[in-house]
Amino acid sequence: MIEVVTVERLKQHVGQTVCVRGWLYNLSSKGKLHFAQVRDGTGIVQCVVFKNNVPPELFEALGHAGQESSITLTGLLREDPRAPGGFEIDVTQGEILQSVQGYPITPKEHGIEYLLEHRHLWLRSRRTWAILRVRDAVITAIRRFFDERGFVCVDSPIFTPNACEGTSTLFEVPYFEQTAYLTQSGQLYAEAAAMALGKVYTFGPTFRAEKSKTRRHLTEFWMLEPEMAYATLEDVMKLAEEMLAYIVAQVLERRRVELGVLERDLSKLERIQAPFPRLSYDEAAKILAEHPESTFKYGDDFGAPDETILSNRFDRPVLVHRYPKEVKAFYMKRDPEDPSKCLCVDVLGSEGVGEIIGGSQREDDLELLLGRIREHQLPESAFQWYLDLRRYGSVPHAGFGLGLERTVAWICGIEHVREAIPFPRTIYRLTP
RNA sequence: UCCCCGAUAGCUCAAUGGUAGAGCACCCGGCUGUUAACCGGGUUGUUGUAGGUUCGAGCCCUACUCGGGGAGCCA
Repeated sequence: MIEVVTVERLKQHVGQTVCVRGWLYNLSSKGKLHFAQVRDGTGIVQCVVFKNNVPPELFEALGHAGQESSITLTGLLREDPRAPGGFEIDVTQGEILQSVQGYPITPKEHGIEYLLEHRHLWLRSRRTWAILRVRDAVITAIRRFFDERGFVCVDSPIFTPNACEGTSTLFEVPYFEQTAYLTQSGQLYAEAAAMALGKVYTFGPTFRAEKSKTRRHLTEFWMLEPEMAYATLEDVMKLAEEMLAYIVAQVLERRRVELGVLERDLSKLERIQAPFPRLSYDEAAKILAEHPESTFKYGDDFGAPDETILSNRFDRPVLVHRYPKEVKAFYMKRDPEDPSKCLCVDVLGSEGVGEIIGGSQREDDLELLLGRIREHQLPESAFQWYLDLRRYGSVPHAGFGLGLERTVAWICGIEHVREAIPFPRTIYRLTP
């Protein structure tokens, strides 16, 4: 009985006759010899097909099979230093399920517009394969991290009756007799869950109808939002840096091959160890004031170029805390030592990826929170359930939101977040 | 919403206002060690759309469409 083996497990089967099932990644023929690179989703293996070792129909058909033809090949697996990956299959039998002509994405160069138009096929490329496997490892690491620390995963709704923060533009959808919005954050719901379960996190898709056109923005992206009862800004900062260090360590352990495909500088990732550098807003403002290229004015939020200037000073993510209350959301608690500031933190990823985490201690006082809602002219009635959390057993609590695609882009060292999600949604792209 | 850039063969790109080209892909032939193989031969066009200037427009002008980069906003 010949065993079907995945490419990633081949090394356990050297010397055996094995069968690989996959797609033709590349074929180069040399007279009476074909080299077929076959990918099966777990990796790529070279299969050597000598004319004299296989049925003549198979040899002939393989010579005309184009890229991405679906094939199964069987033969003796042996180690060979000449083969990419170090193993190759000396084929004796095989089947071409479908012989393909004219696959749109060749191993040559393509423009980004063309690739995005063919994203459903672009997924098969080596580079996308590597990125999506890193993304998977990041997601798994996140769930492990929180599970090990006693957090409970609580899903927040996608349909919401109103804006969570009242700032971003939301997507409207008809909802029977009323209008609903696609969520821009699960945070308020996470706060409710934290009062019920202690330590929780939500992890799901998030939507912003902002007409952003940058390499850091998507209209649909995944956000992780942990929330802890009886917690402070300090607790959240510690959690954030420990989590990021854990994620990076897990990716380094489980996705070395993929990082190699992406030509990622591993030494940069190996430096990502807690604790991370911390700057107060005031300290960061001082740095920017002395920087010739910055147009920053004290009191403003940092622009994207400012964030790059700040993050370039460090070899790991930097935590910037205690921003002026004017530039931050209504639910953030004021710093008792300086009421002009919020107890909040942004984590800026290295290498220009921008803000990957935004978090804060939440305002837990009913009257202060109500005042904030009025100041921001938010619809008070819509927040009654949220205010209930301050009416019935209010406690200090804190949490943050992590942008998954920005984190993946940062770890992979890729330019644009649209490559860090299988099917990116941007202002001018809804397909495929 | 604002600023900048782009659109020519299936793909990536070239072409001083004067005959629309190359590489790759694809097809045929050759090759028992290729790594995006190589060698020889062959096929491939409503130059994004609509107007305008000109003897003549891929090239200049206007509008539009589609897309890309950035700002703002944010993760």
